[in-house]
Amino acid sequence: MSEYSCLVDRLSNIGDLTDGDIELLKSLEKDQRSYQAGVTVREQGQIGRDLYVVSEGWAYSAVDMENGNRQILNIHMPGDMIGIGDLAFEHSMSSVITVTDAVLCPFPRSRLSDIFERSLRLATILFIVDTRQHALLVDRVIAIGQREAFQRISHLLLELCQRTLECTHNNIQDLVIPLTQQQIGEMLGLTSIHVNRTFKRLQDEQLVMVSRGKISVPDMGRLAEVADVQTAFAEIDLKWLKQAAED
Amino acid sequence: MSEYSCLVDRLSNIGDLTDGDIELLKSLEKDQRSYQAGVTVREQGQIGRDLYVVSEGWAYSAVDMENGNRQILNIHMPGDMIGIGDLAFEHSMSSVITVTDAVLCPFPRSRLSDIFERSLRLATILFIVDTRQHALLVDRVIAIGQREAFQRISHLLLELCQRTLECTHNNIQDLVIPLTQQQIGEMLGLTSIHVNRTFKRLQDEQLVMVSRGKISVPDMGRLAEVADVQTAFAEIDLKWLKQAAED
DNA sequence: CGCCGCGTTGAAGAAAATCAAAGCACGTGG
DNA sequence: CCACGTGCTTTGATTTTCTTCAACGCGGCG
Repeated sequence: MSEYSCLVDRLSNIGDLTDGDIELLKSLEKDQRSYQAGVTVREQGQIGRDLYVVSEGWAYSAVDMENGNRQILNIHMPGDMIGIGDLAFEHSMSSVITVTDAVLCPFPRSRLSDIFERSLRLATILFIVDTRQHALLVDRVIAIGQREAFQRISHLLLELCQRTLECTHNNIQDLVIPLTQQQIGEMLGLTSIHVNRTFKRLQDEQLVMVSRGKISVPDMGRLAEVADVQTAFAEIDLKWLKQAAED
Repeated sequence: MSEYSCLVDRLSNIGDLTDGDIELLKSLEKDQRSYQAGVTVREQGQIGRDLYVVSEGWAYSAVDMENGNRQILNIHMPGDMIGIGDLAFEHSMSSVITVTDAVLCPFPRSRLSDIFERSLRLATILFIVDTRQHALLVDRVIAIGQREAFQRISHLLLELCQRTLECTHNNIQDLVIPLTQQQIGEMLGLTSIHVNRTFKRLQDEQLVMVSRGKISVPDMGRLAEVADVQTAFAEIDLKWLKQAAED
């Protein structure tokens, strides 16, 4: 079993994994399923559902409202785990929908209990991953609540670039984001029209390139100046982890 | 040790606690400290800080931005635990400030590791509490991103009433909320002025009473109709809990 | 070809912010 | 007891941001 696993790769950046941990994690990706872009993987309100590991492609979680609007809560990239957040609820709060063609690996909730029992270290690492999801959500609240469109979008693009880099280990400064302007609006509480107009401003200032529907960011540094990030994607406290994860 | 503990009370609603669990929890409230209203308990960016249990009064977590704005992330009520969300980060992301006169009980992070080791059941319950915090934040994103002021405020008032009832076991329909309109604005991404105007509409429709700075909600049911809640403060999946918390 | 999804553009209107000022309860000190 | 300050609420006038509605362009694809 020496195939590459994005999940293992990501989690080993947080803390060292034993061979047993690695086997446990790889077992989560056994059931690989392919989905086309734009497909609903899991419906909001569903009961007794699985979790997923993202192997390839992007997906997102979203809540649909009765007025037809939709709030996208989170983008899922390779190595992310989908569903930890509403694990304790009987009904899923959100739908999961693919952005691009994607490979997702469903696994039952019970598998997670297994992991918690077998490896306290792994449980701690997953807790930290969850904490990070939480931090991203906090950043989103701040962006939507306190900033206007120009900065919201800059901020989001930075987050997505940052996370893409973490997934791919690429250093290319020319990152492509496969979201539509509609979807970006649904993440930030903006109309696609307003997103479009704001993008034009970003293009005028050479901060973002848009061609044939593909968004790319040529210079993250310059974008960061404009976006006045401050919750600066916080670093993990490894000391506490080491201390807590003594098996 | 038979004094009342709001924390024990709240957590025992989620799952049964052993006597040992109860002792562990009560030990968290040993160090009781009194604070006046409006006092900063913990500063944003602080390092190596404690967590807190709220014994009496209300507090909130907030992020201050360099433009002087402030985003309130969460209201903490008696029995709540402050700081689980950014446990894994070295620097605290948010400040903690009292709303009313309050009694908070600080305890070191290491105490939480102790608990995780000694009681898997308690760890699971705390995980569920954290999940619920997460759900509240999701609701906030949806409110801020998708609804306009009138519904945002209705929704927030409902959440606060609901949580107050859970803390106090009162059934009185005439709940008082000790927040200023400024603070409500800071929770919802609105100006205090706009909050005020919206409150007037709510008063005109007899949904909310404001007198001498105290907000009260005479009829939650009627408010709920207006607020079109849908993420209906989701219920906890007890089956999963039972299964996971077999010691 | 014609349709469909997405991006682009304009004009009009609504929601919320900003600026400015006044009122009101409450505490404090003269 | 009254004058005064302070913090919160209330109100009006004005401006900004964002939405809504409507239309058109444009590339891909059956």
